[in-house]
Amino acid sequence: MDETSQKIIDATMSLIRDKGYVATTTKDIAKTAGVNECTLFRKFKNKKDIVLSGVEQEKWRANLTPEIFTNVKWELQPDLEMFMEKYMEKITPEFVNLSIGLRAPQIYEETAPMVMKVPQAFLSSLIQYFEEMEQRGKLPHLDFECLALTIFSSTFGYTFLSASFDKKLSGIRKEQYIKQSVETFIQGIPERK
Amino acid sequence: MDETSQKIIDATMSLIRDKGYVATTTKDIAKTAGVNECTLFRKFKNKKDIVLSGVEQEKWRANLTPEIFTNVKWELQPDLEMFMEKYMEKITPEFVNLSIGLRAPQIYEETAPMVMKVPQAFLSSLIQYFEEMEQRGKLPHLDFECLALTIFSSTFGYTFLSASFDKKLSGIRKEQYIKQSVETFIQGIPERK
DNA sequence: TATGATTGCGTGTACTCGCTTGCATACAGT
DNA sequence: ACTGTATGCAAGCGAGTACACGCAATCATA
Repeated sequence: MDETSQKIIDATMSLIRDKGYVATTTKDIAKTAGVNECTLFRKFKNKKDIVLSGVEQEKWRANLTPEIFTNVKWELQPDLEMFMEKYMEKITPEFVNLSIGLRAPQIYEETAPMVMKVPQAFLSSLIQYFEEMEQRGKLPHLDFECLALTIFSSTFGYTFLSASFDKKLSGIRKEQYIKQSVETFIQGIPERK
Repeated sequence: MDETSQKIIDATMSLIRDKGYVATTTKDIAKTAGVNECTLFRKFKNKKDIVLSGVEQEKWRANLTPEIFTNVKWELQPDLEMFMEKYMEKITPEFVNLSIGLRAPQIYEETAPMVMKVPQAFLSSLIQYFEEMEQRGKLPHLDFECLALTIFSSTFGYTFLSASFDKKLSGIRKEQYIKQSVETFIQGIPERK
């Protein structure tokens, strides 16, 4: 990948993150990348081709591979906190907004599988973790798929809400949220005084 | 609101839900509404005006007012389940997709306050519920804001993920998810066998 | 010094965008 | 029968869209 093409891809993805695919014009891209507009079409087939090249790059994919979750202690509290931390570290507001910017009918069919990989990786890693925990005798047999979905949903939910509304919805910070919610997941809400 | 204007608004909001604001053209709207294109501009100032009229209508707002959450039993399990059920009943995939379709720089500043009202209403209702539960001696003093955010995030997360990926991410059904996750919230994950 | 590849620049094409205008028609209430 | 209002229809506006082409300049390598 030559430098010019990379600059074009970077500009394209940044603009899509900020304005969405349809509102991102080739003129915009050229200007942001600091190249002439016709250069885009010398390097790529068309606008769509730039985006598809972008989503295939590690740089523009949240590189959330299952290997990230191998460093576990086989203790619920530190492990769940680590899972959530790693997710929020990779899935930045920028990535969330990019994912939404890619939701245009013209490209979504091709980009959706890429976008879906992240939640899929997280979910399956979490399920696998729980199953291993059961085998190690540390967890009883439960509906792990549902449990994993609950934890993932709350992780994803917080990430998305933060990206969308920043601090306008809630001032709870990331670290506090992770700590408190993991405590809730493990101990439950303590009833009575 | 005359019939023609309503048809125009309905068509506009449906198209935005499906394709986003920028990709929705006035030609599209006219065709979908079954009116002539110039009629749009006789009824409304411009394209943006149609959308803003739409988001102000109850019909196109998730009518999730705090009153919905007044029918509580002051018992954690049935109440939390009710909260989640009511949310998912109102926040359909259609509404989620519409909210995303409204995320265009050209209109977002004006539509965001509307979109934000729903999570705000849910969150504050939940916090208020917890505080009342404390006063009734059924809950100890906790960080209710954080707890509410955890429960809301998992509710929102599930709703959003279902709207985005349908059953491709997880086959867990709504009813099962609510039941299981509320159980987790209340009892925690049972450790050991 | 010569050559081939890369890029900028200007111009252009075919099309779509939001939006406007002039005019004909249909239908309501008076 | 008269009049005002709502709508359709056809045409068109200027601006912007993705994309194309020819030509000159640059630059590394031979």
